[in-house]
Amino acid sequence: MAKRDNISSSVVRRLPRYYRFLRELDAKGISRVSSGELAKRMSSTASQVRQDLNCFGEFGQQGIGYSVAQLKDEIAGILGISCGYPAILVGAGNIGTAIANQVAYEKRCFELVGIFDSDMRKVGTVISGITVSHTDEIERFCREKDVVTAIICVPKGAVEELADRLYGCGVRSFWNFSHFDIGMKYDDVTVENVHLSDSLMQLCFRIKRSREDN
Amino acid sequence: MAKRDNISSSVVRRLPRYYRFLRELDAKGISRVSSGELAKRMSSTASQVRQDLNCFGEFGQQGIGYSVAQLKDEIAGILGISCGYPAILVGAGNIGTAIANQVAYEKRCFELVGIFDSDMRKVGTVISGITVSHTDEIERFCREKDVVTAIICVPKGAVEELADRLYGCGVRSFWNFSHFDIGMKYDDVTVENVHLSDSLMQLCFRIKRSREDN
DNA sequence: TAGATTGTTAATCGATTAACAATC
DNA sequence: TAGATTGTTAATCGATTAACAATC
Repeated sequence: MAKRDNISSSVVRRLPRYYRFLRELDAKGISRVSSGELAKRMSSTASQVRQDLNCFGEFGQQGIGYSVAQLKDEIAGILGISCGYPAILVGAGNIGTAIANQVAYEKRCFELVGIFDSDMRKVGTVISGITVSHTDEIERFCREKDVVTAIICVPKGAVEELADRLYGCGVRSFWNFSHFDIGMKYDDVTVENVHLSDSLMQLCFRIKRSREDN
Repeated sequence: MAKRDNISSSVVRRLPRYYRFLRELDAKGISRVSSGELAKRMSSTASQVRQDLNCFGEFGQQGIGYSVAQLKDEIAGILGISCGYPAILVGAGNIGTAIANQVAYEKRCFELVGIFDSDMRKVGTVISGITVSHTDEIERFCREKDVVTAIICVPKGAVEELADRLYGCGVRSFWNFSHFDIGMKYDDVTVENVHLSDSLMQLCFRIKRSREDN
């Protein structure tokens, strides 16, 4: 993890995929892998793989390839997978519940420490071991725990005010499932938007195009 | 919608965002917009916006700008938003339920016509107006309806076999929420992968990096 | 030694940005 | 007419690919 400086967003997008594939290989008991094999799996080129990895250091052995276990751990380190940043989730609807379970299950990058909803019927219910609190509690909660990340699963209309409140509590990173684009407003926040409807529209477009081509 | 030829994947990724923003402007009753204003909202440049739109046609008026309503409709047409491709969803767990509701609610690109699960306890329950069927019914169902797209919300281990079955039924496009990479196997399928854990890892990486920079 | 494969530099390709004539 | 803003071509920038010496 030596080099760094300016890592392009395309490399960042590929890192988790490298990690996933290496974990799979590791689980299968495969101990060595070449840039060519990695490339094949990534629908990429050997050059690309070597270039990507060289952003962070020299992990391979000339003539031999890469050690699967070592490279996996290196990339885990680069991604910061064991950081366990304290995170809260706001909005315990369908998506919120699904995501809460996912995050609690992964347990790597983030530790889910609280779930909030403005609906009193949700307050008190338990999702993946965590009792849902009312959104009024957010400020107090964030002051107590050192919440780093907020997972936003509330309807679009409620997001802007919520984001402002969370920002006020010191939260500077967001995993955003709403249609509202957080991060336009503040320039010191890290936002990962998951716009499912964008994804759906892209699929729609690509289906349409593939049908036109025939 | 005249020009076309080779549209880059970066343009495709931006199209839904243009659409979302135009819909917002339209809802606000704003009738004209310039490439500069669009760019600001897209965190992009006026050049980029004009270049993007010119892949598909000439939608603006020199000296004036673009008509919001017209451009919105043009992009809707380009994306194929009103196609309503018949889609089924497989895997009625947390994420499946959330996605089913989302798709049923949007009702634009796809029309959800069936939901399937292998768990008998789920079979017979109703999700957003659709009764869940057993996965054994998939083949018969696909033969009857002309299912275009399958939304995959089953655990990783079950995906490969499922994808093969669906491919056998003529399904050639997938919205994939599992960790398994569909599409490595067949080259005539359109796959939109939503790898939530990749998204999470990217966020983790970017948080880590922003903290190191301080 | 011969074969394989890395790290790294150079070449190519594509995407973004700048510039500007056309025109409302 | 002057100002604004498009469509489009040219210039720049960055990302991908190719090439090759180093070395296991």
